[in-house]
Amino acid sequence: MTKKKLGTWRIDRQLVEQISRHAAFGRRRKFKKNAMLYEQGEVSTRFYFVLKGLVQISIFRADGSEVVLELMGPETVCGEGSAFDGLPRFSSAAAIEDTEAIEFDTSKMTEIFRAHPEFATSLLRVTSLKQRVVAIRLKHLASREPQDRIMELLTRLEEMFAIDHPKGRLLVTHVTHEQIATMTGTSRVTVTRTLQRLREQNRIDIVDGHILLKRRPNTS
Amino acid sequence: MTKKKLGTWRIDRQLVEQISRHAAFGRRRKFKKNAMLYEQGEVSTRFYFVLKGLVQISIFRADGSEVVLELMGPETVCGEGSAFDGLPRFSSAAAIEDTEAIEFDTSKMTEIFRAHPEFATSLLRVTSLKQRVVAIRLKHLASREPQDRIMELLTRLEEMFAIDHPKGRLLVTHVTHEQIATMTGTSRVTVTRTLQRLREQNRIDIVDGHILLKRRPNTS
DNA sequence: GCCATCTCGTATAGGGCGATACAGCCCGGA
DNA sequence: TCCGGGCTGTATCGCCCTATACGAGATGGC
Repeated sequence: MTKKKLGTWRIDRQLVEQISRHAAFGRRRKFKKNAMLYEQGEVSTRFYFVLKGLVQISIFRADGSEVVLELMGPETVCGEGSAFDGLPRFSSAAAIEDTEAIEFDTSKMTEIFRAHPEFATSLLRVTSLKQRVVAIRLKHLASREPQDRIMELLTRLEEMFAIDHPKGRLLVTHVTHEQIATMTGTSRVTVTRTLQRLREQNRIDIVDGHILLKRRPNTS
Repeated sequence: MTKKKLGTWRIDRQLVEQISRHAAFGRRRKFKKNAMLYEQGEVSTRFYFVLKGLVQISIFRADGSEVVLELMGPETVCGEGSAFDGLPRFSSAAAIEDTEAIEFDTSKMTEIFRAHPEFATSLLRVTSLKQRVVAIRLKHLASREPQDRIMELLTRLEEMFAIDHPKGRLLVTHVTHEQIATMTGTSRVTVTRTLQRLREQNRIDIVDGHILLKRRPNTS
């Protein structure tokens, strides 16, 4: 179990198959590490189904600071929001590893939907799932408590990237305190302190550099 | 200019027409004030296009506290997220005024899309727009500064519900400090103080109980 | 007209977070 | 092997937010 980098997002197998089945409507593209899939502000009808690699989705504030929304690994969809509503991209997507993806274009989609309505349903499921994840993040970010914000991230990572462990669930994703800080809108120091506190509260543990979420008798 | 209650959300005319055109696939329903359109946790394939009234969308935290996501007025869509992804509702929707809406059911949607692919495209635009709004809210909620959080809400309200005024834009929506507090995740006192500070900074003004966003020479 | 309720303004005390700085650790490269 | 950089753990300090409380003004019911 090396420190493999994974994303922060996953969709279920059935949905992945549905989308893969319609891959012929898009074209395969490769992105070198540090290349941009798309940039905040541009208008585009393209969206991506990631096959390999890792893509970081972030929003840049007016003052230049960055809010990392997600890390999208294989078998995830990104960029579909702005591709469908036709407004400027609200986020940027950068390949942080060499990445392969299928690029779809929404401009011909209506006609494709006529012959393949199930593809429309699949895409609606994708956008709905994203809406859900973002709304739930909102619920927790609405709290000003760093502990809430951080536990939300950890729980989300657990659902997607944890493996069973005698004491609970072990996150195979490796994230630094710094990354947690930018994803939760707190400072790096506070992340360190909060994780420390969670350890004292016996809610988490650190095993070989990975975070272990302990089985909790009382629900959070 | 009475204190008319309006929502916090609006979609463009073209999209409204597109959806109205397919109203026959749903059925008209009425909800009395305080009735629930749907409740957090339930599984349902129904979603709503509000025609009249006002619906409050909120998420309840484990400790019982409420985060108000949106106030949906006429010509808005709600509930489509959980209706399409098939997972339990992550939010509740309560009519806070007598409300009329068209209730759609996603279970037969794939077949409808075959004959009306443009309806699928419209719905994708709706979900995409929602994703956008929530993501942008996330960007601001990621900040712990109350001023960021509150200005974000005001700016959003401005785009949707402001009228021109010699000095800037006047919000016709009336919101109490308390409501702003629950929507931005701060305390009522802080809202009062922050609005005070914004007034001193000459960024806003209060006119007849309504908030006026002053024309700003330098963009925020 | 009177009182209850809601909203807004303001004060105080306490705590926790941000900024900053620094030390120890691990790991990879020269 | 040694060095440098990134990551983690702490410490200090100042500031601002939360909780709480109270009063004034507006509003609405009776």
